[in-house]
Amino acid sequence: MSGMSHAVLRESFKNRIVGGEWKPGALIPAEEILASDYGCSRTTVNRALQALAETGLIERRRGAGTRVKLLPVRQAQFTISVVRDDIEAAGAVYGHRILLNKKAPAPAYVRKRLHLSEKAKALHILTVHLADGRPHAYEDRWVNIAAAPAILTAPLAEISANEWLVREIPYTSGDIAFTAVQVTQDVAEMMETPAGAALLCVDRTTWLGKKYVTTMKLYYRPGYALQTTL
Amino acid sequence: MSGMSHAVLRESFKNRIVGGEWKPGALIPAEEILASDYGCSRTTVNRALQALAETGLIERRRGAGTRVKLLPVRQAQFTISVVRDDIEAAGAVYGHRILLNKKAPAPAYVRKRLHLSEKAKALHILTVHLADGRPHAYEDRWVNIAAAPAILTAPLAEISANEWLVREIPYTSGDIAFTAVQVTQDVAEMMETPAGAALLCVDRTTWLGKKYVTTMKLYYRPGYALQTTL
DNA sequence: CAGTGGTCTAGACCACCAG
DNA sequence: TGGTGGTCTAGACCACTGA
Repeated sequence: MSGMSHAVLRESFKNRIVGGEWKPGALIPAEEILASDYGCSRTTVNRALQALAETGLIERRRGAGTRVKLLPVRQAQFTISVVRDDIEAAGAVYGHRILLNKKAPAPAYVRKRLHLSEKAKALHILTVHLADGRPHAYEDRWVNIAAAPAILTAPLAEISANEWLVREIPYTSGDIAFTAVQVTQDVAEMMETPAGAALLCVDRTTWLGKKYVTTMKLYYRPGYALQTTL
Repeated sequence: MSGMSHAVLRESFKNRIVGGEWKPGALIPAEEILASDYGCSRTTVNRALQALAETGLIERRRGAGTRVKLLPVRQAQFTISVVRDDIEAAGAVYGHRILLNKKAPAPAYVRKRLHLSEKAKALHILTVHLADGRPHAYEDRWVNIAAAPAILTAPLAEISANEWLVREIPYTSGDIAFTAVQVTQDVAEMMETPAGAALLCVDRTTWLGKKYVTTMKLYYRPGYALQTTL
């Protein structure tokens, strides 16, 4: 075969679904049958069907066969990058300004997320990320010093905390949430936006195993859109 | 073997990366070597490594080997469901109210997205989605009548346009974008929110092949968050 | 029970990359 | 040129489903 046949099969199957030949809820022929229809091995058919199942187009159950999903489940996938990459990918020059960098008693929501004790202090860092010198995002971050002690001596003027942490502690797990918030007066000034503007906010907490490293809220400039294709 | 060995391998590889044994940028042993190390076939190792490559943890190149990514690429994945499912999954009772449902000349941005001619009309539908009787989301939708003529006779009082379209024309492709917007006066009234509130907006266009079916803006109630785990 | 998908294996061929 | 990952194959065993 051509060496790309699992991709070819996937396309063909998808077309038979989209084209209405295999209707929602209907059973798809068994792997063995498809294999002989297409003149390839069952392994190849299996691979193509598993890929379609991952995208939510079909549903497979051992013993019960493969069905076209009644309501396809759409998965929107976004690539979360470092802010600098995001800006540079748009062809702008990156810069950042640190507004605050000091140890302070962590507020309740931070203590909860980072699993800190009542009176624990954490490193509070406020940063404005700039694209071509203009504010692009405002970052409000708390770092668990115990989980990343080297942050205290990191050269944050040269490399943003965001990026430093990704480099220093890669391969973390994390929670992420997208919300819309109305800027507060002080953030509006930093971001040079009208008071009351609506900003897209990314709220993220990351950990490595049992070490809860950092939690952050990132407010994007007005009009920023997170886009993808389904 | 246990019958789950590709998942076991994947975990093991991930741990060796997270644990620092395989450092960022470093070359990972070749598939054949790993296969003999773990006492399994190369096919199984290949499957585990391909899965890790998809998650962005490693990078593989024919001829050049497999490396741990210097900066792991994080993929945030959201499941896009019908509004009703969203509400019912949260344990609330779904309802909806149609505010408008009529043919009208499409504005420029709609004509562009649906590939309509200058003077084309399209169906304009405004809906408020309710959770336990309270506004949950406001939907501003335009439907290309040529692409879905049956919409004109759809029982929209019983089934929302959102859901009707998904049922009638499943398996479409689409664009989707998330932004934050400040509510306008009229939307604020419909949503029973204070004027000027920030809302999370989902802006979506869907098509099937060359038939551009519909475009929609969905404004969620204040405080709504789109969440996932990385 | 027969049929289904999930998985693993051993072997093979190829495209690609580096030295 | 030798080693790498990408892919396909044929065969096998198993867990699960439904009649």
